[in-house]
Amino acid sequence: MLLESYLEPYVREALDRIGAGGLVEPEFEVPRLPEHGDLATTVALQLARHLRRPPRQIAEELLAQLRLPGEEVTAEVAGAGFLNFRFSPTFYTRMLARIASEGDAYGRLPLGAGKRANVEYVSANPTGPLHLGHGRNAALGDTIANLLDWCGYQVTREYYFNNAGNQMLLLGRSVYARYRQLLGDEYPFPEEGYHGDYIWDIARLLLEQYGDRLREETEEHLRIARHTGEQWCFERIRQTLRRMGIEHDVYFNEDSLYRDGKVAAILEALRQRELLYEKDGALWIALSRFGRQDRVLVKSSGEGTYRLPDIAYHCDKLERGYDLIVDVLGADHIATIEDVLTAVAALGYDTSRIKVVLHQFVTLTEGGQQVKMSKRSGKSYTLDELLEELGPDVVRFFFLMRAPSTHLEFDLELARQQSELNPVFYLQYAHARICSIFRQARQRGIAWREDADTDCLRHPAEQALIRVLLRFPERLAKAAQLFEPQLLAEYLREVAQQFHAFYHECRILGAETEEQMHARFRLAQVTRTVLRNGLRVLGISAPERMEREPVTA
RNA sequence: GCGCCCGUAGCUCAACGGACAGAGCACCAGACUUCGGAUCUGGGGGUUGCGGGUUCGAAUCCUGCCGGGCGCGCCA
Repeated sequence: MLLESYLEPYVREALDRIGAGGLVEPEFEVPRLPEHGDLATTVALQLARHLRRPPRQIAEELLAQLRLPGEEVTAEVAGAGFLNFRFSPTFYTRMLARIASEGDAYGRLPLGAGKRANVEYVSANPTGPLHLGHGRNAALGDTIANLLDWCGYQVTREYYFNNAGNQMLLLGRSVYARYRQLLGDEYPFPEEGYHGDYIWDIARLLLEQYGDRLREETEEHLRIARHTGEQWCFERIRQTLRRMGIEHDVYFNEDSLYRDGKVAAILEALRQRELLYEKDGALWIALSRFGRQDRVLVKSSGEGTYRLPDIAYHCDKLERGYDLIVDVLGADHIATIEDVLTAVAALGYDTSRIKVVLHQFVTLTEGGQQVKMSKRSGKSYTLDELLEELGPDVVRFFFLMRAPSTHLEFDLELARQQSELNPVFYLQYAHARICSIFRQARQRGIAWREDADTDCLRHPAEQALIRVLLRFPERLAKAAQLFEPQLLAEYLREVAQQFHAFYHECRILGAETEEQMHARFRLAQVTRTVLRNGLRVLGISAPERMEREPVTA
């Protein structure tokens, strides 16, 4: 971003000079091969269409009209008509000094300054513990929120839940059944009830608090069972999320949409637009008018289907004035969210402010075999079990490693490795290593200078590292714009890689001159900042030292 | 049957429509008596599922097949 914005005006100027201004937007890319320079533009190739002339010829003309300042950057024509730019080593060392002066704020961007964003994620109903899919959703949503925060947005993290529907009634009945069974009664377990062991835990809690006073099956006693179950599940969910470093700002209760009359208002608005009709005693929404299927909004029993409050919820979020609304949802919501957004748009709202991030499912594997059940509990893996076994850093990183749109294979065996195989440690190790160098320096009584001249950093490894560090803001912005955290994870791997390579090539404490040592300190410091900031966005700790687990061979 | 996602090295995955399709793991061969070897350097490995199309250029866009996943309820 820094480098692109530096070159852009010059390229624009050259385009004007050859009479091609406004025909194409100058865009840049980082060539794969180093021989192709540091940055390249394909404007000439794109212009070939408009000007009906060979691209290479256009590139030559552009080059002739390019008025680059001084010798810090050079350009050449290559290949089919690429314009390749190369920055001088001095240019890079100066840029390093510039980003070093930004300190811990390096990477923060003003893209969303003054704007408000709402990110909704997890949103599991309080009927039981969180599972793997929730974990991916949680890690994604939280990281997207972090990304937007770093881009300058004022971010609200929101959790939408329903504690009023059938699911909750079933939870209450399941708990009550277990409670009665604990009392020794022959009490039937509800069909399709929740079979998890945690229901027993809640029942025991009920027994502790109420003794046998709930024995008589009444509405009130069932309500108590349900309420206790809800409280317990919600507390457990929040605890699990806290272990992952997640805390929401707003817990939005679906039921409040009914209480506040928002659902009724939506129905009225839909009716006015003649989008509702009755059939078989139910109230339908005519989505077929927008190329979709009609759906029931109010059942013949008088209850709303989940789509109804969902529509009201999205309208409510829009009315709260957010510039950007992000829904993080599992792949099973693909069809329904489209319905909801279609309805919201039909009501005249600007749904372009709503971005839906759909993520595919997670499969747990071990040694290439799919794992369905936890060995310990015999039930399907809960997020808690995963966190306990692997720790939050590994869990978050694995959930963030892949693009949301792809199926995620979570390799338990690899995740358990406390070794070089585990990609998380590769990043954390680079950070710990830098911290270790600074510890060493302190021990040896070396105080490094904040203002050291960086001009001597001419080694290829040093230059390569600087080049990577300069890309941080751009890569962060891209991850935020596309809602794809794995881009940042991949970038950090590149940073760590370049640093490790530099570390092997160039000694810091054993540098040839004082000047060189201090310059390398600055380089290491910026690297540490980038790693720390990047890991923070991913919600992963940046340890100052790492203890290797005792080898158990 | 319809909708969405995916198909790239032995495995897991990258690659704003750009130049010779790249990483990690696995496999093979190497590297500091000095800053942490959880590191680094090198090597072999590919008809990008298959066929058409769009264009200066396609793993990427369109289209038809094949294969896998997920949805398609007056459940959420």
